[in-house]
Amino acid sequence: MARKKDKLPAAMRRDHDHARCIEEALTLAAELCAGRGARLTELRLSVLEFVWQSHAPLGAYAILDMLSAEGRRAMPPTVYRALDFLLQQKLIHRIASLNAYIGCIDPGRPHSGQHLICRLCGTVAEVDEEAISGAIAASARALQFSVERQTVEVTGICVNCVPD
Amino acid sequence: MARKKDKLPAAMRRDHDHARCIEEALTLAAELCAGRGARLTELRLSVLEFVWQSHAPLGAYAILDMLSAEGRRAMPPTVYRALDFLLQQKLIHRIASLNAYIGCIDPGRPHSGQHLICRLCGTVAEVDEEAISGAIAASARALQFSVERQTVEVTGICVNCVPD
DNA sequence: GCTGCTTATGTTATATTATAACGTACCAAC
DNA sequence: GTTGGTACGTTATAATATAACATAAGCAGC
Repeated sequence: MARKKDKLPAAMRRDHDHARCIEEALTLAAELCAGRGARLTELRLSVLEFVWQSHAPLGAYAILDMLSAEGRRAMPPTVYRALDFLLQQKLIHRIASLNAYIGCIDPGRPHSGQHLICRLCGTVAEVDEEAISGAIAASARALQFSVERQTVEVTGICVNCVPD
Repeated sequence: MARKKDKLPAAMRRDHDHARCIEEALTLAAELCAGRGARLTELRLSVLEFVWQSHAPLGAYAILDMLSAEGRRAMPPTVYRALDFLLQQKLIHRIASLNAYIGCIDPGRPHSGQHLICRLCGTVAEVDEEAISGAIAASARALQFSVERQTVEVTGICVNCVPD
């Protein structure tokens, strides 16, 4: 039997090179912002880096604590403004059911990501399935509903947290 | 051209008999709770009725104000406990992206409803499309992710809020 | 280099949503 | 009428988010 985990997204592979995830995300963010004329300031970059420190979403106040730990004076609006910028640039997603924020795995391409949230380890894997977004779009169309944003958050147990 | 709105869910038909929505919801809730041995107390029933007063979701503190307006002494835990009960009984849904609560249109049948949220009028229509939940289930299965809960919230503009 | 404009950040205060912890009342079973 | 469980009351506080205004940093045009 083949090792099924080979095809899993990085978030769900405990052995993946996460330093590489971070590096790629930050590099890509810098490129995208430069191309858009958006200013990825030191603060915003720091926040993005914190968000990327794991594949579990981070709350605004956790980010605030991390900034404080780094010695930067920070209050809630500072964090929320940085998060707003990153959300606008589609560099992060907000996980509504957790009031928390996570790095977007594919910020260059427009997409309406779906998120699988492990209730046990907190890991969130982002997927982008046309079958899901298409089914939602079709259902909305039938009701003459004009879609602007899709929020799909699936809670459950990831492959690493169930007995093999 | 046929009147397309005929097939829309009640929430999206401004001319529907909403008193009937409320009455049916409350009657069904009473039956379900009786059958389950769950106590639908006066407080819980009041909260359910408030939630059903429109097809727009209601925040916990709005409910609190309504209880106060009725002369009942109430504090946040009172409301949240009633909401917890109604959620457990699947009589209402929580709309995570709005931190608000809305009546479930089909509490008798197990389902993972999807919600279409109009950004302009606030109306939320619940649908239950096998195509959507099935696509989510299939995607999760491919990642060996065990689904416990699906949150699908689609934000946009409903048919009543766009020019014809 | 200045000026003036725009954007970003700092700062104070407060709003909004939700829960912890403990006490009291009701109610049904024995 | 006691016991035990469930619901509700009450006080306090936690957690998340924003309003409003002040200051600073970057930058374009001169």
